[in-house]
Amino acid sequence: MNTRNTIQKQVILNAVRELKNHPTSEEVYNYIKPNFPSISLGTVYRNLNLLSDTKEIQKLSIIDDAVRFDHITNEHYHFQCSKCRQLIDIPMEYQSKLDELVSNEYGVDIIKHDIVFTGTCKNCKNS
Amino acid sequence: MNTRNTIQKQVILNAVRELKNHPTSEEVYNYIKPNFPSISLGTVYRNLNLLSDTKEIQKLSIIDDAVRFDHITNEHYHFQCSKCRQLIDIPMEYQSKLDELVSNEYGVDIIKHDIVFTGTCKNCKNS
DNA sequence: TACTAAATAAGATCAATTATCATTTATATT
DNA sequence: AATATAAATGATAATTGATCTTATTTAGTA
Repeated sequence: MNTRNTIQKQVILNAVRELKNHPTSEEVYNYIKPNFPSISLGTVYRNLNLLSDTKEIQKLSIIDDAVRFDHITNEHYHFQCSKCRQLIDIPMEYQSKLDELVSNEYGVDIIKHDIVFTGTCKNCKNS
Repeated sequence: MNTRNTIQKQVILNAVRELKNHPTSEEVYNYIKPNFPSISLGTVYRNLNLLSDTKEIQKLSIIDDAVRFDHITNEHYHFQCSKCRQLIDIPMEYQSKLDELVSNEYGVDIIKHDIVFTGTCKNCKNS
């Protein structure tokens, strides 16, 4: 026995699918609450993380843990190791053509974009 | 008189520059504390935000506010409006060549990358 | 040197998230 | 179908990151 298919989990998964627009945990909770008054906020948090572990939904935080500060102020990208969590600079050329593409395609004004690569760093690869 | 150049502000800016590796607010505080025991954590937070406002340092949070969940689990990008904070999907083709580039250049294993565009959405442009 | 607005230190507060734990329940096994 | 049991729930407490409040101090200037 390992994971169980509870109605809470089903309801939470459905909520994310029905809400569509990248709900926060709180928004998922508020959406469910009227039809399932006994549900607990902790259960929502717990299941959102579980569903994200099993890739049934996607968690968007990009850089996890706390806000970080960079002494380098010009545009550059970042890499975060999924094991040791260290963040390193990727001084790759800024891909301004991506901004043009999105701007033209979606009719929005782009100020900038950020790219965060996720993977395993040199140290963590060899250990 | 508008902004003042306090030693706390100088010490905090130097700390970010000396630490280099994308410190969190807490890490900046701990770095300064031994040589400046009277400094307050609130001062560190306040000045990090001020220094980021004046572009002397860069704040890395990428998606601000709370963690969000996405019912779409395949790779795609996101746009966040800096005014209304709404997050929208950008179903642009996944740029896997970026992964190869970074992987080859930096000797890391890339699992994925995320791109977040920031700018003004259609609605906020016209208002 | 004295004045004044701005910034500080300390601690309270707030919001988001996680942990704890007694109770309930989904599932495997009989 | 009844039972056993590990896993999940609900309720609430605790933690964490960040901001706010207020009396006090201080940088910049007049």
